[in-house]
Amino acid sequence: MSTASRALNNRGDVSESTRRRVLQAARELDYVPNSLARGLLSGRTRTVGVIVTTILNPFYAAVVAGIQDVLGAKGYNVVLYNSDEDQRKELAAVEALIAQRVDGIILAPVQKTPETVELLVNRNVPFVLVGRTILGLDTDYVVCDDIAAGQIATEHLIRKGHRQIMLINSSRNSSSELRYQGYAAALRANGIEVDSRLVRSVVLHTDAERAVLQALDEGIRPTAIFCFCDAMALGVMRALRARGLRVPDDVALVACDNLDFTEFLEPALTTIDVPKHEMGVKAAEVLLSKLHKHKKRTTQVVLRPSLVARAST
Amino acid sequence: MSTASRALNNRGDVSESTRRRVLQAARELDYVPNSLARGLLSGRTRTVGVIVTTILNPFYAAVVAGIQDVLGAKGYNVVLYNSDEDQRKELAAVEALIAQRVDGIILAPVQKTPETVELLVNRNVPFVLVGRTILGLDTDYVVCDDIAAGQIATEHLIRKGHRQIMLINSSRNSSSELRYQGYAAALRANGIEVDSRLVRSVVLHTDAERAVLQALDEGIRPTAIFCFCDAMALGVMRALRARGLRVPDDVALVACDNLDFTEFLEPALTTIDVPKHEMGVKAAEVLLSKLHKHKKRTTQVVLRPSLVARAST
DNA sequence: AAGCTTTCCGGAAACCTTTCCGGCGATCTT
DNA sequence: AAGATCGCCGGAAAGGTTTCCGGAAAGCTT
Repeated sequence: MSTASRALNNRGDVSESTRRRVLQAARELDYVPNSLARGLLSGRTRTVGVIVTTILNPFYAAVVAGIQDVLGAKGYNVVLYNSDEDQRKELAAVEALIAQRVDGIILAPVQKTPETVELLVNRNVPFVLVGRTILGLDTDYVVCDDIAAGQIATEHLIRKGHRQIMLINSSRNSSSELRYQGYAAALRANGIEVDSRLVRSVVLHTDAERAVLQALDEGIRPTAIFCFCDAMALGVMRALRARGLRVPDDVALVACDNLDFTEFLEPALTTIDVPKHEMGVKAAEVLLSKLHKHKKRTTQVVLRPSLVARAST
Repeated sequence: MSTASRALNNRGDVSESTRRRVLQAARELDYVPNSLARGLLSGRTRTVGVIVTTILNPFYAAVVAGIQDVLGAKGYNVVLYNSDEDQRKELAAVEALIAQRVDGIILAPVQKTPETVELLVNRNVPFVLVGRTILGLDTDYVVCDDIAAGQIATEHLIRKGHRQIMLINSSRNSSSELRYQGYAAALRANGIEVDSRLVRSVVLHTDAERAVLQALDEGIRPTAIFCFCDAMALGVMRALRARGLRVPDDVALVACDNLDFTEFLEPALTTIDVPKHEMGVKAAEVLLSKLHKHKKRTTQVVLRPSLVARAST
């Protein structure tokens, strides 16, 4: 057994002739080493758990693709879980991953409480947050500079001459809070007051349409709208059409994420490109460096968003 | 050790008082059972491998979500691989999954050769194909009725009075071949000849735009287009706009898949709804029944597509 | 009171792999 | 030629869990 093991793993202490005999026998028997036994012995499984809110969101699909590109190339397996923004599901996923003895976890955390992250810290499981952070916790993370995203979008609109700029935001998570800050900062830097009636938060993406209709029907007349994400922009565009407002002539529109379909909308949507794939890549790289170099200090990666100007502004 | 095991698994042969003591100790020690050891002993890992071409395609994202909904509820883990339409990557993924001793595999196979599927058969790994089949192989699979999809789309256009109906198809895979058959069958059933100049196949989704431009510039003037999938329809719409043709007034357009964004396009896209999520659900259910009931006979599930009529026709 | 049943517990093996270490024969050194 | 070195091989343990089985103690039967 030990000789066979050495032969199969090129460990030396095996004569060339026996090595060949072992390899031949392995082929004949369709031998595939058992990762479970290997993992049990070594304590390492070459498996990483990934938890996102839902893979149905193309944003996270891109992040996961980036993660897989890096980890797959290094021979790591990816176990995928969806939290559906549900704290309990997230916790259950982490427990399952710990039971599986994954080497590490990449997590887009649900925002309510830091419970899950604390569990990871307590159990000493290497992990990296992606896309979202838990405020006030010193962890590894990879995010986009959401303040900059808000600023870039808002400044773009201001440069186009707009001063009545509505913000359709997502309900509070780390990104939406920061994008609001960027929005507000850009307004103030240009001598424009933040008008709270122009700022709306919605829980579900599908509520964006209703929020805009409601605002318009209250008599509010923005000349431009900055919208938290592309998915919400679809509803915003529909609401504007429903009230006979043309984009960009009557209302300019800029969103965020730069999902694939935005380019093909009519009018093509101006949006802030968030480097989704790269966020996945970086998160995987940070995790790998934790796994291999046993780094103790935490790493924070903040990626720059960029404006993609199209016809909607 | 054995008493503790029985206590933790509610196996009986443990007095109530010791059971409580064991559970208490487990809590104090943050005990989490080791799935590797368990799997090594039992030969079952409660893990299923899923291989799709790419999770970036929202179609497969929906399928994967359906799979996870079912398997997650039964306490199964999902290990995800992307093949990127690459035969070798697909094969490598299967080998890795076998090494991990997954209980089963759900696979949207790359089309070139049946090599991967034969490997699964030889190794006696339970598996279910989803979305695509390997012609001439008796396997479990879950697909949409692609002939019906082609028929429904084409008949819809015919009922709207169209006779010059162009087909922008994907290059050969099991779905595109069948959708073509449905298209041709619907035409013939209505006394219309299949005009081969009206049928174009493209390899990449992004080539659809070019194919339409080329056809138009050849002087071909369809009054309607049936397009293999929603993603390609984006390019088709852009090509039509570029040549000053309005949808649906000059050219009607119907696509296939019913991805989320189609509803929000201008004009909203008529498309054939393919029950993506349900395909994942069914595939997971078929696999589970193979795992638990040791069924020998294969199961084929063919789901019905349905027309979603919107403004583009 | 002797024998039986019942309840509960713990020892041991097995799952598959890798690594450490000792051993054996052959070759080299002086 | 005796001792040291080298190349190669195989035994044994370990990793964490579950299951089978035997045993001890207590309760029951007649």
